[in-house]
Amino acid sequence: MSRQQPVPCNGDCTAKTNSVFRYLTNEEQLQLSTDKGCNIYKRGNIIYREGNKINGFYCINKGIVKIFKTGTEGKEQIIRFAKQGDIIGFRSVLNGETACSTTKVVEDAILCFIPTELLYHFIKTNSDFSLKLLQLVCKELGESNSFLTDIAQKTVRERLAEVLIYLMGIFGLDNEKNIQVSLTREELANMVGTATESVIRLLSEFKSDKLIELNGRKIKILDISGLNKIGNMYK
Amino acid sequence: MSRQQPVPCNGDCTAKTNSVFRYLTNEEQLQLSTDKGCNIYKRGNIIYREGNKINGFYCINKGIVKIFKTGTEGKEQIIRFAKQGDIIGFRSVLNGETACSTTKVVEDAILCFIPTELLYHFIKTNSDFSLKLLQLVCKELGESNSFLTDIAQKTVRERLAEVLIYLMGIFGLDNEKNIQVSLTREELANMVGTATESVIRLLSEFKSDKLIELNGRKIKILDISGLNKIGNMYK
DNA sequence: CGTGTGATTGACGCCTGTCAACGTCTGTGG
DNA sequence: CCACAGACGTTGACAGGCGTCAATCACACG
Repeated sequence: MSRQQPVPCNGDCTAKTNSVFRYLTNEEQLQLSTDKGCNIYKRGNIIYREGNKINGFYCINKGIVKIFKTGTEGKEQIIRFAKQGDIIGFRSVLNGETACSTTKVVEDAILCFIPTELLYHFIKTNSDFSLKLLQLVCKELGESNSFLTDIAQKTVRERLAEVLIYLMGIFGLDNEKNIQVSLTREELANMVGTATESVIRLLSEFKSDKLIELNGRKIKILDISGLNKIGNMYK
Repeated sequence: MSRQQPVPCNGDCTAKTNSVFRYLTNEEQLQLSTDKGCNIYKRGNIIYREGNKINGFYCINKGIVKIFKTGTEGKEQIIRFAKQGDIIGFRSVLNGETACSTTKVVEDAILCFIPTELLYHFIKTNSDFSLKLLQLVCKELGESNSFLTDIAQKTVRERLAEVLIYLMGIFGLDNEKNIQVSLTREELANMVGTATESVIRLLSEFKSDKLIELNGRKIKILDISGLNKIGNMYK
């Protein structure tokens, strides 16, 4: 399925300093380095699939992945994106359930795999780490609830503007103000929760309104406050 | 604002045995009993409001509350309901943020208030409790993500059927098969994420289709598998 | 008995999903 | 080097689900 290649993870693995693992003690970090595995994944690779039993979780060292659930008609609903320093799969691991979402590589990635037992060990012995992890999950829960409310109440137009702002916040802009991520129109639609055609039409409207510029999958942000206004980001 | 009345919380407070607090040691439970406060709230009372700074969280001893976010047009989006043994407000407390949702009493309730410091203390010293709390939050996160996907992809009709099943699961049926919770049509709509009128029309469709019976706010469930089918609950 | 809140019904129209056709680009194989 | 397939992007037509507005009814309460 996923044709990842094992790579030796050197001591500079960013998981240690950028992720929730920075709250581990030196000794624990050493243990982490020893026990974890590191793999390269290419765009399109699937890390794990909804329903899979996973016996560990992943920390993203490099690259971008999307986490989505598959709806009734087989349509993807993207829950979030994850990038360097983010962890994925911990929800299922902690609850001892099968994965409730699928994770797929959007931009070539290097992922560290951390076995379940190690996570439990850290939680048992390092309360500081537990707290930070708890806060991380709570943060995600808050975002999920906000997103839920938006999808339930905002129009597609508003949500698309919001998603552009969201993507800008996560991936940033390059020096030409392009959002630094390359997504298909379909992926955008699966994030917004709408049809691909609707995204295309609205994007070209935004373009006519001088809010953005389009060049293939590159989206250049011209008018942030305009997008914010359309997305009702103030309340 | 909320006209709650302080009540002495006797030793039988269900918070101890029904909630995540059952993973505390005897000693810690004693400490909990000493430090927590207990109040009675009436239907309509607001426990805390979006944007409030709360310096503790609540465990529901009795009654039902709804947790909702307020959308752009002031419309409520109900995130979940909480009943005996559930805890509310912990997300904001743990992240040290102001509340990101409002909590309002649906059925007269008794709530225990647990100060922030005590929660932190328990997390620091009791890793078993931490883990259970973590699992609780993860469970909620999973539910929120599922709900998100449903709202994004299912029709209002499907979602209403799903919500009825959800409410049945949480509150159960009385011996006449009525869902044991009394919600206004508007509250149902705010859960489904639609207009009140749509809920009314669809409910009467369900009634014509012999799936349910209506008697004021009482909803009698006649055909569970029919509702499951409409709600696409299998996949 | 007036007032207010909630429930219901009807009319109307727009947003948005679906279907279909076509254009564009890239990689592959002959 | 060209033909072709396949994935992706775009545009147009169309229908219908669902939100909005307005009027009316039902019921409880002071």
